[in-house]
Amino acid sequence: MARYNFKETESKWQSYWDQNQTFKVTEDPDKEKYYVLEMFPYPSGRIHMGHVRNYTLGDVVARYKKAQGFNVLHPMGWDAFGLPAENAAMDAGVHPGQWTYRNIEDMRAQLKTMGLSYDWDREIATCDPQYYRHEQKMFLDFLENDLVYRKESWVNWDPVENTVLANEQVVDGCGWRSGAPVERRKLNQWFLKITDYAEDLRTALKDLDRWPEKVRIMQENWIGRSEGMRLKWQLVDRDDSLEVYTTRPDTLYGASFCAISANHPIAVELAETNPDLQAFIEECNKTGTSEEAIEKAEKKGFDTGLKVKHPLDESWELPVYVANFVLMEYGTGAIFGCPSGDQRDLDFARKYDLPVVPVVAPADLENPESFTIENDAFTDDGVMINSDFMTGMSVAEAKKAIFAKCAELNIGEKEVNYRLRDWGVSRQRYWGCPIPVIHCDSCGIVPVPADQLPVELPEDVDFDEPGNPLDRHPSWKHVDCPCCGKAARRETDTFDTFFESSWYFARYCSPKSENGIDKAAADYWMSVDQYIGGVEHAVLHLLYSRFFTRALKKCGYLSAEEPFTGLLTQGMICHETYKDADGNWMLPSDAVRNEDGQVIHKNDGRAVNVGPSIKMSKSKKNVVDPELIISSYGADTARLFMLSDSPPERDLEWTDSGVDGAWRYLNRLWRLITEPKAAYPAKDTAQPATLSDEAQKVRAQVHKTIAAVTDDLGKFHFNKAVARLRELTNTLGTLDGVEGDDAWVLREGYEYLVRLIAPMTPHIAAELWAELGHDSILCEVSWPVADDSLLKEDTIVMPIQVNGKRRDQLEVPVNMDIKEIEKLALASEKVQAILDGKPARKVIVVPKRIINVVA
RNA sequence: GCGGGCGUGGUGAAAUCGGUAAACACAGCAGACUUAAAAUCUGCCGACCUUUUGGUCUUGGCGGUUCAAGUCCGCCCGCCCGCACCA
Repeated sequence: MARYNFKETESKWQSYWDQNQTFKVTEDPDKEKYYVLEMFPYPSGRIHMGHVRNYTLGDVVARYKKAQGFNVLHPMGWDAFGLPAENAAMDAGVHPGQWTYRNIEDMRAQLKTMGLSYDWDREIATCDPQYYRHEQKMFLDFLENDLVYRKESWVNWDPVENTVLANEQVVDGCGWRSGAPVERRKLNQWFLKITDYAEDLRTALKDLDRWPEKVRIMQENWIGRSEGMRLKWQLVDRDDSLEVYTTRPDTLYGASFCAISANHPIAVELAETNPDLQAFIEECNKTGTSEEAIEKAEKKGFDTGLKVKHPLDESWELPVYVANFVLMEYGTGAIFGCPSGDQRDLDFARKYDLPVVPVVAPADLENPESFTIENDAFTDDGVMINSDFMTGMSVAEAKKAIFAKCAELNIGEKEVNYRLRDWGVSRQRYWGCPIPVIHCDSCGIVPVPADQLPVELPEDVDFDEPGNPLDRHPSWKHVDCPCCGKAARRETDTFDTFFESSWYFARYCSPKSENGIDKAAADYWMSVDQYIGGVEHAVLHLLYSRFFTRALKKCGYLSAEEPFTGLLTQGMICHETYKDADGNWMLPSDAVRNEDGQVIHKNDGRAVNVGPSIKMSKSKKNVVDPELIISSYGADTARLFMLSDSPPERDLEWTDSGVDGAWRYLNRLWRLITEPKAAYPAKDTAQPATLSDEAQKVRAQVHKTIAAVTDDLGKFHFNKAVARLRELTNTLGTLDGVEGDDAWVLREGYEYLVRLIAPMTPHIAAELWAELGHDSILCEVSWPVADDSLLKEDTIVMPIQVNGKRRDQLEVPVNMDIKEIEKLALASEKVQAILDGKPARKVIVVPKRIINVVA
């Protein structure tokens, strides 16, 4: 019995597809396009199982759509800028570029063994000047179109390394390398005006109906629209007033203080003459930017001594505090505190002994006026109390009333705020796209003229000392001002790497175009019909890309508004974890089972502690190397396993036995088709005039499977499609060895089976197609269509329930009259036995489904 | 704290619209083939009662709606994810 030789077959078809450019595409106005894209990888050096799953899913979609006649764009490239390359430069002394391109070579070779249907001619690497020069041009266009501005902003500063840290480089408030406490520093940085599009990005979410609900909700929350009002509070003994933003103007009569941010202009002004306040502000600024630090920080305030007048009562004066929890970046940087209606304000009031006046009471209280607040603020809807003209109203009514009142008195107006901040794109890094501007002492900030692009990164840099190598490069940053010709300096910051990934999908449409994005090509291919990747990019990457697409449209690059009209977020790959006798994490490949079924270390035989299955990660060592799996089982087996058992959006449990199962199935398929117990008819044999009932039934199943798998693949229910195909294989297997006319059904069944499984396991399918005698190339063969006449049933089995419990079943013609079915059901012996002579109270017949007799 | 999701056999999972719960696998058990093993093939495989036939129970828990609930509603428990001083 010959085993299926996957090595030979897989490399044969991979080189065939390669040499014949099977998956090369161009715009074709006569064909409907389909753009399928998987999130491009960071070239870390080796692919991991997450990649294998991601690209398998995309490849199934691409091959399936191609078979359905679509002109399929399916490209791949490299998200090649980023910190790891600089770390490698520091640790191993290799240039980031060299390191990156070597990794790309390695990973491309690995990907090619998976048999993915990419148009490799469209491959891009974002660190290539031929890529990022267009990005620099886009930035200049953004400048012209008022989508960019510069402002001072906080960064994480490592005082030992003298360098700026990315958020992920701050661990427990300290620099990851130096371990020194991180400080906040202000730097002038570039920002993209994503907030200009906040409302559009939010409302357009409802049209992304092929996105997971979960991702849309996450984006909606991230954008964080809030409707409130801006209120003026006159400062006592001063000419100016304090502007406060609130979403609860209805609680205005419960106010007991105002609080401003440590960076509020009034706070800064007062600090000039108040050293204690100065010290307090400094303390606030020292608090790290990490979430953890913010969470743990105690709510603290500093009484400025200033007073404000209540907007609705001249005689009511309230104190003004500087508080560490008020953010300058949100609203007006100032709030009013209503302790009875907000837990944080209540805590603050208790701490500084401020009044607590309840203004909303639970609606069901008999005597709401007597409602008091103890330790918990009341934040629900209810009835207004102690609130002058609003007393007795609901919260919603009170809001309306106060809006009207404030408008009338001209002390405040409605305002919509967003949690979303503008996108800071400056990074003090070497391995990124240089920001194409020049700083001139006379002319200020001057964009690099378009004909001088790209601004390329210098090659001769060293990473021996901390800080940005661009900044200390001896010559790179020194240029003449394009305006006045005097000596000037280049910007040494580079773009956030989310910049590159915000338009790469558009570049794939015309990867070699001199214009960056060829409008005609992009108009043909965009938007991406199906985007596939990890849910970890649900907010940032996907939101930035949505914004960028709008910005590019504004600048005339694109017609599309949304980059991705369909989105599939795949689950993680999980694996059991193992610890050796000394408590160290172990690779799964080092854990083996002995005769007694115990898990031991394969080297020293000592007992291994088996832990729960969690996301594969290098730190826990619970990883399986795809290269090893592909070299020992083949790409088809790996792909099939990825698609079996679990739906794509759910986590997938990696098990050796599961991989084994996939491998065994492919071998079985191979044997059934290439070594049948009795020969089935040759290709193109005419259908026999008659078939046995059994063969007819099998034929019906073949065509039902075509319909079901087509439907499943269309809905990304790959695990169900696999189950259907296995079911069909089992059925065809029972017919193996049959002779005479019925054997014709075997050939028909195998041919369809091979065509249906082709998107999932393309190599073995291509080979079996040839084995079945075909000269055509399976990738070029169109998707099968089921024979409708075989999908219809003449008779149907209907279960009979009595009081909702299944008691019997009935085989009836499909279109039998309901009355007739009812009669037959009541005639059933089992039903009669339960009715015990009494008449049925009611009989419910659901056509083609079920009969329920109510006793 | 806020928002979202999930909970089905020993395991991964199926179950269009509320209509036969557990398809398809993995693991396990038994048998065939084999000197033996592997591979392969066949059968069994939610729990309990029953010799079989069959019956009773079963989708995290409790209640509700319905002729009928894994599916809809309410409350509770557990797990996972996202956001989190956002005024």
